[in-house]
Amino acid sequence: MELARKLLGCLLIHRTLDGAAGGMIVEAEAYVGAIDKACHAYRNRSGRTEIMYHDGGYAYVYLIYGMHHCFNAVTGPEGEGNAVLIRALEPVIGLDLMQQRRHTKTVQHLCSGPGKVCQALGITKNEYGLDLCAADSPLRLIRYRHIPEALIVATPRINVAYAEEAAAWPWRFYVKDNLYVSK
DNA sequence: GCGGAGATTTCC
DNA sequence: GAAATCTCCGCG
Repeated sequence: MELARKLLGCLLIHRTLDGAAGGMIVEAEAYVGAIDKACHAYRNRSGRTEIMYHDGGYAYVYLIYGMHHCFNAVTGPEGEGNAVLIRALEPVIGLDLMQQRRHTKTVQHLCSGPGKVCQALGITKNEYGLDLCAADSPLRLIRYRHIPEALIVATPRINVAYAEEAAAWPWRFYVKDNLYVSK
């Protein structure tokens, strides 16, 4: 939660053979393995979720609904199963490349959703477990801009109605009035 | 080896 | 508002 808030304003960059693409994080959701029924790591340590139990700074990527990838930043500490889902970016780098990948020219729609972010940046499960802080990593998180507390809005998370009491927890954070936040 | 679940997107 | 569509996990 604290970390999800801090991630707003950071830059997420993916370098590939086609070039670099990335943007500033404007929307994120926190997931806590220990108590959160919406979290994949909630009483479910195995295969896909293993990386979430590691210390922070790694990428957790998974495929959902057979067609879309979602990107998460593991926040640690080790053994907890915590992660932050990146839901939206404000495009900054590699606009052409992202437009090509997303098959749209509308910059506003390039990264306004978890699946779109991965498609625009070319993130797949091949990027699972990458170190987000290492200087030589193709996928990196970089401090970019500080978002004033007054501009951060907290709401319940999206599409987790099944999580019972956890569904109402205000763990979705986004930048107020930013055009690139998902609806 | 099989069946179901799933943090979405897009188009009618 | 519904359909599209696939991988991983759990169980037999």
